[in-house]
Amino acid sequence: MNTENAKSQMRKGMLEYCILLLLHKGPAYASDIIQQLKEAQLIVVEGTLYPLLTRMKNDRLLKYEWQESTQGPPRKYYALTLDGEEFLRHLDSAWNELTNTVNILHNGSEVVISKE
Amino acid sequence: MNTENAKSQMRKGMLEYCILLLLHKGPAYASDIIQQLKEAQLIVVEGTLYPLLTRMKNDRLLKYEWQESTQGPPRKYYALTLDGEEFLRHLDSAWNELTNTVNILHNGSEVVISKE
DNA sequence: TTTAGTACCTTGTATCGCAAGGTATATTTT
DNA sequence: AAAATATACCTTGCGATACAAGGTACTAAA
Repeated sequence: MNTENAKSQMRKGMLEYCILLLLHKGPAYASDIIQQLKEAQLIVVEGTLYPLLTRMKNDRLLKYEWQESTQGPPRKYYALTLDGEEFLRHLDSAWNELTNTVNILHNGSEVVISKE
Repeated sequence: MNTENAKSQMRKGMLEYCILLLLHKGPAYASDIIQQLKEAQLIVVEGTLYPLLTRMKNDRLLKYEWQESTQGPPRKYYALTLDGEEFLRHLDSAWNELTNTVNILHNGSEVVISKE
C-alpha cells in the first residue's frame, strides 16, 4: 500500500478549497498559485491545476483577465466571482465538519487551535 | 455547481483515514462502522464502505473474523493489522500537513494543535 | 409459507489527481 | 536573422474512489 497515493486521494476536493482560499486574498495566475501552494506545503502540478481552473471558471466560481508580462507571454489572472465567494463559505463549513469528524474519531476530546 | 459533490470529493481518501481511526479503538462490523461514522457526522453508504473494507483487507491494513449474532446473519468484525497501525500513523502525518496547509492559506500563520 | 429485518456484496457511472506529453509567445544567444 | 531558452498555457490517457442502484443469504416473526 502506497502512502503517496493515499495522500493524493486526501487532496481530492481539498485542492479546490485551497485555491478558493488562496484567490480570496487576491488574483493570481497559474504559476503564482503553484508557488503559493508550495509555500503552504501543498505540491501541485500543472496537469492538475489547469483543468481545475478551467472547470471552476466554467462553473462561474472564477473569472480571469489577461495581463501583459514584462518578461514572457501574457498571463491569465484568476479571481473569485461572487458565486466563488459564496461557494468558499460552503466549503469552509464542509472543512469544519471534516476536521470536527476527525477530532471526534481521534479521541472524543476537544482540540484547541492556537495561532503563533 | 454542486455543494454535495464538493463535499463528496473532500471525503475522498479521508474515509480511509476515518475508518482506520475508528478501528484503532476496537473491532467493528460494517453497520457498526456506518453508525459510528454517522455519529461523528460523516455519512457513508454501504456501496462505498464494502469495497473499501475489502480493498483495505487485501492491502493487509485490516483483518476480520466472523462472529455469530443473536439476531440475524453472522457479522464480519474488522480490526487493524500491524501494517494498518503503521499506515494510520502515516495518514496522521498527512492529515496534519493538510490542516496546516489550510491554516496557512487561511491566515498566513502556522498553528499549534494541543489536545486537552 | 410468507414477510421483514439484518448483513454481506457487485456493477456501472462520474469525478478527480497526475504523468507525460504538446503549443504559443517573448527574450536571449549565436 | 536564426536558434535556443524561458515562460506560460493547454490536452490526453490512466488509475483511484465515492456513490447509486441494484443483488444474495441468513434469521426470526407473522
